[in-house]
Amino acid sequence: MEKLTIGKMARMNGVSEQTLRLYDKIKLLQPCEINPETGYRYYHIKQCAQLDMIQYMKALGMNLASIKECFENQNIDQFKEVLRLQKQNIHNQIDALRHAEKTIDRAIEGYQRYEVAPREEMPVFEYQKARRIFCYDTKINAYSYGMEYYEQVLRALKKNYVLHRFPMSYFCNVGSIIRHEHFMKRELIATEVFVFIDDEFESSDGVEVIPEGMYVCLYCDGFNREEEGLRKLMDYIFSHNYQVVGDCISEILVELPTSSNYDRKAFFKLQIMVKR
Amino acid sequence: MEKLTIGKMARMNGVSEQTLRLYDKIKLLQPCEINPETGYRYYHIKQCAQLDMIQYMKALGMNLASIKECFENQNIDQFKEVLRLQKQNIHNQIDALRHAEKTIDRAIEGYQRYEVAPREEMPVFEYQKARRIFCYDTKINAYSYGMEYYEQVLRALKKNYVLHRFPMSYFCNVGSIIRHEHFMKRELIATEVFVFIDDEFESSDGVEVIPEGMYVCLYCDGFNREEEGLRKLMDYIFSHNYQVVGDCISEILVELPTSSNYDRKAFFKLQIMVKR
DNA sequence: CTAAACCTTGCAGCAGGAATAGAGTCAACA
DNA sequence: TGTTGACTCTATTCCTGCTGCAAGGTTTAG
Repeated sequence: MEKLTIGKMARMNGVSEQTLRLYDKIKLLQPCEINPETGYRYYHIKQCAQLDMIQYMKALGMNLASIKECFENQNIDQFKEVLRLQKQNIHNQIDALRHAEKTIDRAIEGYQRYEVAPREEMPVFEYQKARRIFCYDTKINAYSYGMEYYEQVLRALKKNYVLHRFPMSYFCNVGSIIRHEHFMKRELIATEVFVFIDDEFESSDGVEVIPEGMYVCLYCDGFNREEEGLRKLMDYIFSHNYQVVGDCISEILVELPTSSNYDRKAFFKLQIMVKR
Repeated sequence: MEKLTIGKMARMNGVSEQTLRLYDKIKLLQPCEINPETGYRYYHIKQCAQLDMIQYMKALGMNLASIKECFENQNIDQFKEVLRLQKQNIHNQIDALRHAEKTIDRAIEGYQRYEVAPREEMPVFEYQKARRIFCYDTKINAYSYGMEYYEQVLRALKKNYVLHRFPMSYFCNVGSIIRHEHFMKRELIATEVFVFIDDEFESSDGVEVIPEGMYVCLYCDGFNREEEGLRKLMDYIFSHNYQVVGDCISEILVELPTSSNYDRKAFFKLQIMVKR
C-alpha cells in the first residue's frame, strides 16, 4: 500500500494541508516518513485513525494541547477524567449562552414594549409578575445631584455586582427604588439602585423580590423626563386615592448605544403597586 | 467633577487598563481628554455609560467591530437586527454544545459499558432501543483485506459523512453491517459501514434505523478478536436455532487514543436481533 | 519536454486581550 | 526640594487554531 502525500491525506479526511503541517509542527500527528531531501511528508493510511481521534476530541471541545497530552499519557482513567471535565466545561458554556439568550430576549422584549408604550406619559395599569433584583444602597440620592452622581451610584452598584459574580449581560436592565415612606411624602429620594436578575440566583444579601401585583405604570423617554414622570405618577396616585402598597420602582427598559455625546439615552418605566 | 485616569476608570468598571487602551486604539471608546505632553488619558465619568454598553454588548456575544458599528450607526432598527442575528447565533452555538455534550455522554456510557462488559466473549441477551445510523456502501469488503482496507472504507464513509454535514463528534461511534443473507450463509462480508447519529436528523439517503428488539450480543476487545467473535456469535445462534431477524451489526463501543503504534485500539459490540 | 498538480518553508493575519519592559509623571510626605 | 511609590505611557510579544500568500522545488501525466 502506497504512502499518502499530505494533499491526499488532507482530502481523505476533510482537513486542510496547513492543518496537517501544524499538527506535525506541534508533534500532535507526525507523518510516518519524511523524505530528507525534498522534505515531503508521507503518511500511512493507518494514521487516519489518529486523525479521526483528534477530530473527535476537537469536536468535544478539547484544545490541541489537551489532545496531545491524552495521546502521550495513554491512560484510560485520565481520558475519562478529561471527558468529565469537558462535560462540566460544556455545561458552563451552555449556561453562559443561555444567559446571553435570555438577555437578548429581554432586550428585544424591552424594545417591543418601548415601541408600543404610550408616548403621552399617562399612567396605565399593568399586572406584573414577581421579579428578582440585586439591590445596592449607595447612600447617595441619585436624584439630587444630576447625572454625574447617578453614574457614581451606578459604579458602586456595578462594583458590588461583579463582586457577586453576576453576568454583565444583565447590566442594561437597571433601576432605582424610591422607598414607600419617601414616595408617600412626595420626596424624590432614591439611594438604592438595582439590577434585574434571573430567578435561578439564590437569595443572598442584596437580592430582593419585587412582588407580583397590579401596578400603576408610567413610561417616559429620556432621563430628563424621569422626575416629571414621577411627579405625574404621584399626582395621579394621590388624586385618585389609590392605596400604595410597596416601593416605587424606576426601571430602565431600554438603553440605546450612543456615542455622539456622552449622555445616556434611556426609556423608563416608572411603577408602583396599588391595591384596588 | 474631576477627570478619571485610566486606572480609576478601569477599577470603577472592572476592566483592565490594557483593555481601555485597546478600546482607545480601535476608537471604540476614546478618553474625552488626552494630555498632549504626557499622553495621559482622562475619562469623564459619563463615559462609563458607553463602557457599560460595550460590556453589555460583549456579554451578548458581539465582537468589538460590531459594537463599534452599532455605536456609529446609532440606528435602533439595526441594533434590533443585530440582536436578532445574535440570538440565532447563540442558538446555533447552544445546539453545537448540546451535541458535544450528548457525545461526551455517549463516550462516558461507552466506557462504562466497556468496564462492565463480559470479558470472556460469551453471547448475552440485551434488549435494545431503535437507533439511527448514517450508512455508506463502499463496495469493498472490510473483512477480506485487513486494516488498511478497513481504513479506506472508513475514509469513504467519512467523506460522505462530512458531505452530509454531520458533526464530527459522532465519528467515534462507527460500525459495519453484515447483511442478513451473508450472515445466514456464515459469510464475513461487510461492505457497508455506518455512524450512529441522533434522532433529530431527518431521514435522507443513507439514513437507516436499526430496529428495537432483543439482540444477542458479544463483546470483544480489539480488532484481532472481531472475526473470532463473529464466528462465535454465528455458532451460538445456529446451534441454538434462534431465528435471526435482521442484519448483524458490529459496533465500535469505545476507541482509545493511541499513538505508540498506528493501530486502532477499539472495543467491539457484535449484535444481531433474534426472535424468541 | 512541458504543463499541471503538488509540495516545501516561512511569514502575516484574525480576536481580544495579557503580560512585559523601559521610561516618564504625579502626588504626598519629609 | 528631594524622594518615594503609585501610576501611566508606548511598544512589543504571546496566546489559539488555524487560513492565506509568496517564492521556489518536485512529481507525474501526456
